[in-house]
Amino acid sequence: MTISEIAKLAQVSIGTVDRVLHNRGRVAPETIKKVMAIVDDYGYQPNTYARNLKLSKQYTIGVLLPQLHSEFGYWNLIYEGILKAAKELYPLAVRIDLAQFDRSQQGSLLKEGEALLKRKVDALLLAPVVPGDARLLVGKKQCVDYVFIDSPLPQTNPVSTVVQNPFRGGYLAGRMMHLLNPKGGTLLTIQTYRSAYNSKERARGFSQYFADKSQYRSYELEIQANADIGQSLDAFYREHQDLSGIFVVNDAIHRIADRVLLLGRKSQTTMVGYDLVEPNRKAMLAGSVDCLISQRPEYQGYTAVYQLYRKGLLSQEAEPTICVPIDVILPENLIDEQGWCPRT
Amino acid sequence: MTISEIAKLAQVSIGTVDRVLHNRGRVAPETIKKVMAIVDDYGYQPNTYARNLKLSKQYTIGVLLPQLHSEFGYWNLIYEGILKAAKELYPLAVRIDLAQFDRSQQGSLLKEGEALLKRKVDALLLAPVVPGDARLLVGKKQCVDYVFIDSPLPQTNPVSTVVQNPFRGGYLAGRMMHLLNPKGGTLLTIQTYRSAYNSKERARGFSQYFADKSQYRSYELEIQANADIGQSLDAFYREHQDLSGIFVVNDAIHRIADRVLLLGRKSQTTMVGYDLVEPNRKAMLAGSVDCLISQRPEYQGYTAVYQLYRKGLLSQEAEPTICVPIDVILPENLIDEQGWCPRT
DNA sequence: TCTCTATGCGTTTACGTTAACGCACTCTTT
DNA sequence: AAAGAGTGCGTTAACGTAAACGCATAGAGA
Repeated sequence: MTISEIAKLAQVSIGTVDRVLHNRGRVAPETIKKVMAIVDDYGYQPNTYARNLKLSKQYTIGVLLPQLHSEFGYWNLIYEGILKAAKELYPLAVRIDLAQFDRSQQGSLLKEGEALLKRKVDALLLAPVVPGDARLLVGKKQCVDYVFIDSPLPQTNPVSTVVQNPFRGGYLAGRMMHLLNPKGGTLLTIQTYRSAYNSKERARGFSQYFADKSQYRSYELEIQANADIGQSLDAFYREHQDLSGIFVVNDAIHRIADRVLLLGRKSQTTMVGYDLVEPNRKAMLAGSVDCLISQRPEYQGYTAVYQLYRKGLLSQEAEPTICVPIDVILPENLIDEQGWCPRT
Repeated sequence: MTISEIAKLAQVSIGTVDRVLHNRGRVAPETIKKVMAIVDDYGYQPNTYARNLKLSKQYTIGVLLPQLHSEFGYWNLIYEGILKAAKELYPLAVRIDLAQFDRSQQGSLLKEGEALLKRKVDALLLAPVVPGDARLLVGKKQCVDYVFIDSPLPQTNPVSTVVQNPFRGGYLAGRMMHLLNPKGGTLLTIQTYRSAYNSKERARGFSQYFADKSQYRSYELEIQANADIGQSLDAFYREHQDLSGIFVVNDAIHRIADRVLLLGRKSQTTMVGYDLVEPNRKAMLAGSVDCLISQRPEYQGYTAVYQLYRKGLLSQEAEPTICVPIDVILPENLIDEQGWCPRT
């Protein structure tokens, strides 16, 4: 079905059909009915190639993430997925415009986001890790289509939200802790200030897992990013001689693991954490980290770009929520230089 | 850069540029040089939308899989991924043409494959589970681009191969068995006749994991598809009172698990198997299966379609091998009705 | 000398969609 | 009554590529 076939069937010109299809007015109501009947009957779908050729527009996706090299490269993993998608979609006129913000600074997200909008992006891909700022940004009336990545932002209207269920991630982390450290004892959950929502939910899931397991006692510790971890950790070990497992709710686990190693406590402590950033990979290879939960950051970035592309250039409807599977990473399935491929 | 800009720069017509670009001859060698210099200098990339509009061709991918409803729906999971990709790519003129073969019947793959080729598909997506047939098929000179899925086929030249490393999968299964059943004892690996390559590698990886663990003793059992599992299993239990774990190298684990349950042996036996087909999901929910390794069949199908699409319609080069991550599935991260999404 | 063929190259059409433009007509407003 | 605004609709020119077509010119064979 093409527009001219419809025109022929409806005995009008293609211009009229076009006006009907795009609600551009200046068409008699009766004609609209006639045309729409045919469109519906024959199930007309516009030809994507012809449409995009004619429009010949670049589709620029503004990407708004925390500093790529902050947080041990976590955001850079996301960005790698974004770049992979962008490379694949290059011939389809999709472009990326990156802006980075300082997540520790109120207003930085908003400022960079506004700058992006001024640069006339067609869509926005952002990590709403500063909820107040993000809400102001997407609330602006000149704001384009947007997707969220890494965490959701309730009471907004994104094209799609690409996230992992942090509660279930924490719960699974609990299960792995249980498997790796079946004897019981004291467990410590360590949070840092960051990404409040995800962190809290993970901690909640973890403690939920142990709620009915009386051989474990659970403690929580909040640590400032720059604080001296060693001292408070040492103090905790002295107070709780039976500390047998530490769960860190984010990618900072390798830093804790280093300390545990220095304090000579590794052999008594099972270490479970989050995210396969490079320092964590190294720590796992070195044996100071036992298990990681991955939220597939590359996949998140990759998928988010495709969602916007499908909405913007193919006019397909996006999935409102895409939940990333929760991966368990042990030394045995740690990706190596050859990736997951068979060794030849 | 467009073809007419090149023409202007080279002071020739667009027809000449086109002839150069497509090696259609009838161009003076000197002119060819002049045009190619400009093409290289400015890095001309044809406009995908214009090209495909002009060609206005349907790109049909022939899909050649074992009966979708054989093997407890495993192939249907793959097909679901294929359909998802096809749906997304529908506006980009990608179509699917499915053919199913009987993997237990020599020649069936070849026959169905030839029928597909006769139906003028532009590419082939196949599971080379009958290596002899598959080799004959892709060796035919009228054969189009093809990708393999599920298992590789050496000494052929596919656009891409989408697989999981079975050895490492088996190895990881070993690790999970070790975690879930740390006390040691007798382990049994069960194979059936199917998918020889994957099965054997998985069994090899599993036994490799336990190679240096003296508290375990490993046995292997080969079972015919239609054989009475119960009897041989019962016999094995009588002979090995300390049987503490069973690893089934494929999706048939729920059938073994049912038997174990019937024999009243579940409490002494940890069950590890493969693939999240529906009966296995049920078995895990019921507690008769403890751990599954997933090879992400939907993802395999989905990815394979995209590889062909990128090669055929975007002329991008495909990745020769795509290795699917090895997923660990425990009751705690078993996907439920809400998928992985937060419960609201 | 007169076809015939081959070569090099420009012209043109088509793909399907979009949207500007313009024509003919009607209804207001002054 | 003349000017202006609004309505319904057809026409047409792009967008960039692919490929058929056709026009010169040159050299070969009759």
